[in-house]
Amino acid sequence: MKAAAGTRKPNMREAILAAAEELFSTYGFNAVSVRDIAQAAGANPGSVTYHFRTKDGLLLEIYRRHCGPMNRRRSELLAAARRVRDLQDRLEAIVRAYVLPAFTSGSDLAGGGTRFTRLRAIMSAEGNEVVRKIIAQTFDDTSHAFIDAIHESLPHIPRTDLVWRSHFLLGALYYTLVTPERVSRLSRGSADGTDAGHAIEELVRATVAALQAAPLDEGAPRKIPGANPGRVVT
Amino acid sequence: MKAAAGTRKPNMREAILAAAEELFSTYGFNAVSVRDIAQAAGANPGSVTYHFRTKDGLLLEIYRRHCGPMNRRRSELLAAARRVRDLQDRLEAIVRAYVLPAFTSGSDLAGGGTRFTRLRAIMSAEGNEVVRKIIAQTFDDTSHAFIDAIHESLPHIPRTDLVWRSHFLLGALYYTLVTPERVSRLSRGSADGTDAGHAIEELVRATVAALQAAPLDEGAPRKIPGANPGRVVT
DNA sequence: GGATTATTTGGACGATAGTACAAATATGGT
DNA sequence: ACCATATTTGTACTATCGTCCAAATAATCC
Repeated sequence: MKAAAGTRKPNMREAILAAAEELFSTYGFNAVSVRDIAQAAGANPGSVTYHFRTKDGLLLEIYRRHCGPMNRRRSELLAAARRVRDLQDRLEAIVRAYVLPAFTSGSDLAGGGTRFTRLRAIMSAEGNEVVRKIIAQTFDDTSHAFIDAIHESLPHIPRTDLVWRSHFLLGALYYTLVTPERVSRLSRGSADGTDAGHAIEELVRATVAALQAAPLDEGAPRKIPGANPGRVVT
Repeated sequence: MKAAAGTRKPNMREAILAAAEELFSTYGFNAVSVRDIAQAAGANPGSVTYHFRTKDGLLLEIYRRHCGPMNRRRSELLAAARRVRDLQDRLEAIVRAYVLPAFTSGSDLAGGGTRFTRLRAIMSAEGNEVVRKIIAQTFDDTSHAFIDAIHESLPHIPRTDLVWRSHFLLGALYYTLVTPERVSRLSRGSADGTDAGHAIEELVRATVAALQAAPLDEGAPRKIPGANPGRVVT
């Protein structure tokens, strides 16, 4: 019944992983079915169950595939950034070391890092339980290391503020990758979403400025006449 | 068969809307079933179909409920912010006018605005088609108005950069509401997620600084010895 | 080349999804 | 009190979900 029986996929497992990664990062985990993935990979739904017992197991394997190389790349870039003499330049290098691996994964081909980061963004929004554990035990170490490095470059700013601003950086990064068309729609139809280089530079520039801002409690460096920084309405 | 037949919900439609809003904003649209919503609202699944023909219709009604008041509030605050004399203070007021209504909706009770913004964050990540149309035709006007106002306060910065930085603001705002526990976990277990006031102030401070940063093309105000702002690897 | 293992296949299972619909019940006007 | 309307209920329908399983097929090793 099959036409060319000899033309098998050399590694179906990889094809399934790639298809799942692409679909999950585009439509989210819950919106994609195992059958969707199998069809996109040219496989049988049963094959997915064979290689990765469950749908969660498939997601888990995707994370395992990327977390290692990405964090390794981040550590390398962070170590190099720490050696930069000028404090201002060092801060920028640190931020770049955090952002860059999110766009270019060391493992696979073009757009691999972007795709995985987009997946992480969607998963953090959907609040998947399987992912929460991986995030907590894998990325928090990296985040701490980066915040420590940032704090060394900006010793006069309380750590709490730096945590907030790093948090904002991650949110901005996620949102940029999740909505690739929004920026070009708001500005003008200049570049398509593949112009990751420009996005990175804009993000780095904005983040460095945000990190350097005066902390909240210091009343001195700003005047603040009318605006009261107190509690919100609630 | 029913115990107290007289104790009916005074307005079941509202109860369904509230339950759907809470569940959608917590678990995402796809992960929540109509039956889940009905059960949480103490209603029958058929009642959901009666009031809002489909699940999409229910989501649509939630957006209709909030978009009006929130954008109206934003316009009011923006108009007030435009009247601030000092350029620096005006910029901060503009950012605050954008952020504040995302935390406190004018329509319903405590956490209403936060809940709806969290919903918007999840929906933008999941890429729902119904929502995409509402966003495009409802929020882009508001976004344009804010960017125009920001551009008036920062005339020397190209509009493209301001668009990017406003984009980052929205991403940071979304991510902060989607992961309410992450910040307290990274810093220290100080305050629970309900401390929206502090989050707003941190976000405003960081955003104002980011908006004021020197644009990318100007090579003058920074030195940039080793870092090349060129294209990414790809 | 035959035996053993690894992989793929197609179909099936129970569970649950969104939605539809008729009957039952509550509500409001007169 | 009665009727018309609005709402709620219970159930049923079809589709699809994740997962499982035995048979078929490909790959590997002696």
